[in-house]
Amino acid sequence: MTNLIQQAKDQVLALTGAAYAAAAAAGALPADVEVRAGVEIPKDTANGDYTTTFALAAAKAMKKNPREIAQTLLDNLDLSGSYFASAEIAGPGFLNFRLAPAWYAALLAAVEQEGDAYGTSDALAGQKIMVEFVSANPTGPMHMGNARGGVLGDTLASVLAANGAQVWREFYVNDAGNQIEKFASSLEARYLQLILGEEAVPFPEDGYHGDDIKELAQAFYAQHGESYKDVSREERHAALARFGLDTNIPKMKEDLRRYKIEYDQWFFESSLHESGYVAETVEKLTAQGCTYEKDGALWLATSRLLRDHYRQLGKSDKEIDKLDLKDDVLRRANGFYTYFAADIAYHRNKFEKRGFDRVINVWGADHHGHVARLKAAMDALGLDGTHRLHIVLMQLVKLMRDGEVVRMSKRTGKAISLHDLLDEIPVDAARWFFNGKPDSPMEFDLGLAVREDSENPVYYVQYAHARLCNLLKTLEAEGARVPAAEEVDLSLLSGPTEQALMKALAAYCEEVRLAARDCDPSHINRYLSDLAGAFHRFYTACRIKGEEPSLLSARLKLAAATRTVLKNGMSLLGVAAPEKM
RNA sequence: GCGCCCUUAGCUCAGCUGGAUAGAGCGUCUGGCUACGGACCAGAAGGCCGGGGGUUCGAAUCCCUCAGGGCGUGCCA
Repeated sequence: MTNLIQQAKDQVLALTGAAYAAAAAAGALPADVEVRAGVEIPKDTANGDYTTTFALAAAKAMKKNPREIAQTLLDNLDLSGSYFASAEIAGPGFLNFRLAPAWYAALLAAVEQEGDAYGTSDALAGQKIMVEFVSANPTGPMHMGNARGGVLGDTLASVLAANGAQVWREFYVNDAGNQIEKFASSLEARYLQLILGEEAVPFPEDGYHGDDIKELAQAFYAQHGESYKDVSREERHAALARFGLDTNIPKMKEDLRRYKIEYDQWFFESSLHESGYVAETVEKLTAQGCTYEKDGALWLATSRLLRDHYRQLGKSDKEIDKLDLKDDVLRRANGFYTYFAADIAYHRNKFEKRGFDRVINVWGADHHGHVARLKAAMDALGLDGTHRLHIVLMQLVKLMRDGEVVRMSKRTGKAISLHDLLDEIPVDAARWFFNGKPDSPMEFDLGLAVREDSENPVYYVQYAHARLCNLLKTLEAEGARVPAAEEVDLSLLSGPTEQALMKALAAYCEEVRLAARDCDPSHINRYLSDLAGAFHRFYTACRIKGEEPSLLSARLKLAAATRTVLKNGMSLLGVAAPEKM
């Protein structure tokens, strides 16, 4: 709740604003100039702890030299009662502020008071948000791309919850449509091959070739023998598909649970068809005048809907004309609904039936062509998909082994599955590694990932935590006690590594906010690496054990606060915070 | 062709609403514990931020353009 960085920035703006008002009142600066000043944290602390570009931003409008403006502001600046001890002018006209002990004291107090909740906020309070992620086809095992999407979706959900949102995790099971038919045909071929011999039964050209299909057929045969040999094709397909899904889906759940991912709901596409909701949704679109019939199929006038959608986003008609907008089929000539139709119904269900304020979908980048038209379809249903539906596109994972690209196709059966991956590398390492910036492509080298050494940054962070736990335990065994924040003499924590560490602790709240803003939980990974580094440097530079009591006490407090924040961050990522390694 | 994403150190990547001398990890080289965990720390080397224009006090960041790579552009899902 207490974001000390935000408070410090706000204060810098308020202090500069007050200085400007005072200067203007005294006639030292032109009055009523609108200044869009920024506050930043300089990379180099030689330039202060906070800096404002007020004078630079104001120079043009005031027709004055920025350094001159900065000097006038400085003359009118009153720091009493603030978080700052001093301010100075530097460079072309930066106004640099230096923190006073009061700020550090407020930080330690905030961590102490908020504990496990330190870093959370109520920024998204009252918002009901669904995060739908992975949603892998249940026709085969999950792969590396799902590993990435799983971590991204799960940690994003956690990050949104930390910002106060009411979050729902969902897996959409595509247990209907063409691919299930393909799945059934593939199983059927393998099943009949078991009975009649491989030569006697041709394998469908577009079937799934993986070994998992053969194994499923064998299991089915073991259970049912030849009893499905002579039944109708429809009956055999239905039984095989049912069997395949009933075998695969529990396995997927198990793999994901092992990956520390638990869903609030597994939502079945088939339920939308069975309840008539897909048909009803298409009828609704027809009633809105958004559909037409052509070549025996029912089409959605997507190109027109997209035009409205892009206009809302501020694109000009000229820009839109350049785009190659096409309409889409909702119901095929054979009477079956398309995946797109079901997807529209599914998202209508999320908004209209279940009342989510926002829906976030984590998709692979290969689906980006569907983003705009799904939003446009939601708009047509009056659900404002343009603003309420957010798609996080995640670039695909390129799997490498010994410098060579490994294909991830399910058809070849050569893919490394999530299951196999988790057999090879620890869950914590996998969850850490796959949490990269969503829109950057990721290269995953199997040879590297199996290594459990210092090359893997997760150990660096976990080691910091384990080291802290051990340190605190050792000192407490010797009778030391972590003091209350107000007992700490902050003048004793004036070393560069101590101050850097306290600033790092304050940054956590900011990173939790940014992670939610950008839908990018990997902010937290980078932050934790930085925090662990700040701690290791502090630990090397400053002894605690054996120091005189007030210093020992102050540093112990800092160590305890660091442990709290490290633990909070790791817990947010679903990575273990071990007490020993 | 059109659309989206990417291009920063040898490798993997940071860089918040444009800010001061572009950062970190790994790898390489050199140092550091009879003291709280050396899975650590300190230092060095390594860069026309893909190329070229533009916007301005100031650009890795914004705009235009070119090049390279990935993905998409189904009565598939």
